[in-house]
Amino acid sequence: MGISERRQREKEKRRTEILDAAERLFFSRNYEAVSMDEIAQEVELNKATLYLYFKNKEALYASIVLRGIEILKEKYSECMEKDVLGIEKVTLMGQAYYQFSKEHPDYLRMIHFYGSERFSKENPCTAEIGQGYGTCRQILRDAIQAGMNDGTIRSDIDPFLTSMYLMISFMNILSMEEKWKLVIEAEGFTFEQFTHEFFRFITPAISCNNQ
Amino acid sequence: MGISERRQREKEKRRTEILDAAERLFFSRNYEAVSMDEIAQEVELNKATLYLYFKNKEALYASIVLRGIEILKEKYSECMEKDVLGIEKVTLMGQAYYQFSKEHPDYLRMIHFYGSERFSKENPCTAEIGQGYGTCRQILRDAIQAGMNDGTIRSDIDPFLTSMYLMISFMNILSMEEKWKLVIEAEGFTFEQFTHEFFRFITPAISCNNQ
DNA sequence: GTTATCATATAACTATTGGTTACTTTATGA
DNA sequence: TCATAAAGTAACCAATAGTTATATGATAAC
Repeated sequence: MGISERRQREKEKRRTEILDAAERLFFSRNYEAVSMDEIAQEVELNKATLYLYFKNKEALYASIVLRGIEILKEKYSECMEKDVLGIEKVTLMGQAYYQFSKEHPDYLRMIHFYGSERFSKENPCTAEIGQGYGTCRQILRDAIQAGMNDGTIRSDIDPFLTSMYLMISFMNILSMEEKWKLVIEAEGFTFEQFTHEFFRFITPAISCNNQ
Repeated sequence: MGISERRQREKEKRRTEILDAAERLFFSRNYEAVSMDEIAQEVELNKATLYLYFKNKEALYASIVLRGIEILKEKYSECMEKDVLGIEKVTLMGQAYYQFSKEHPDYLRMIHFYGSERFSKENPCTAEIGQGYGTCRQILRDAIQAGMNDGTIRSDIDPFLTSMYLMISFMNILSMEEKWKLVIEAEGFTFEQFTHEFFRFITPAISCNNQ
């Protein structure tokens, strides 16, 4: 059955072409500023064709968001595999998030925006994205649990909750909107200082002080 | 000149009527789901009339956001006036934010969404909102500075940066999207536990441990 | 080799929206 | 009573997400 396989491959390839074209546009402009017609033009297809591959604009956007989440997941997994103390794993994951924000600022921006009220939870991709991002958070939670076990992380707060707090903090510190970055600069700080100092700020909220 | 004053009052009153109508709709549905035609219907005016009072939809939305920010500013000011130690002032402001999120969840939601990339920084209201929210943050920073002076808050991180970290954290913990709240509930926590534990989580990041 | 079938692709369309314009109504002030 | 300016409106425009009826072209069956 080589033929139907080839067709499957070609369909997948076309889907990827659409995603690539849409990604280029969504990376350069925000969601509302990119139209389906434009994306169709970019990939040299008719707009209606896009709807054969994606349910709607949200779903197309979400599929690109998923690409970003996969990359983050990969980074988190690598941190978890390191043979170090729990607190260090958490630190590594913080650094991984930072690194991700440097290497893929547009993916981060898109993930962040997808979390906003703009996107309905009815969208079928929302579950998948929630699950993907959730996987990252679970890896972080496991690291926190490991840290509690080896005594490097305070154990008076539930590891799930702690992982939520950290994920939300990382996300919102690192994916800060351009317009608010100006506030930081107006106070004489670079964005690098802003993020770097954050990690120093948050550390006592995690680490164990018993001894 | 009583007549022109009356006209001014009437114009202001109409503006308020429009804002009230728009608020009712924006409180019940999200930004994209509310149309200018609907708002016009709600306030029993022609759509074009709205544009006599507000530059565009963004500006109308922003004016409602400003209402919310004023309330928050008021709460923060009250906290600052209390004659307590710096760390307690900060705690009070955290509680004030929490209280605000309980009393005005829709204002909080709107403020939060206004911070997203959906809204251009070109909008004239963005500056005003930034300034208003900035005022809240400055009050918090002053409280942090007071805490550093009286030795209750760690002084190895810049008070401006600390105030930024806290404001961002408060905002994003408290204005969590419904779809992500489900994750918390799925783990067996209520949203109240989630927020309450956050304050316990973050405290060591602020307080001084020198003695 | 011809024809039926099915997936892929498209041109043309619809409905809705934010925003504008040209015109009308209404109140004021001389 | 009439000119003027403000407030309000109906009708319109342009752009956009999404749909439909139709065409194309490769494959499988005869």
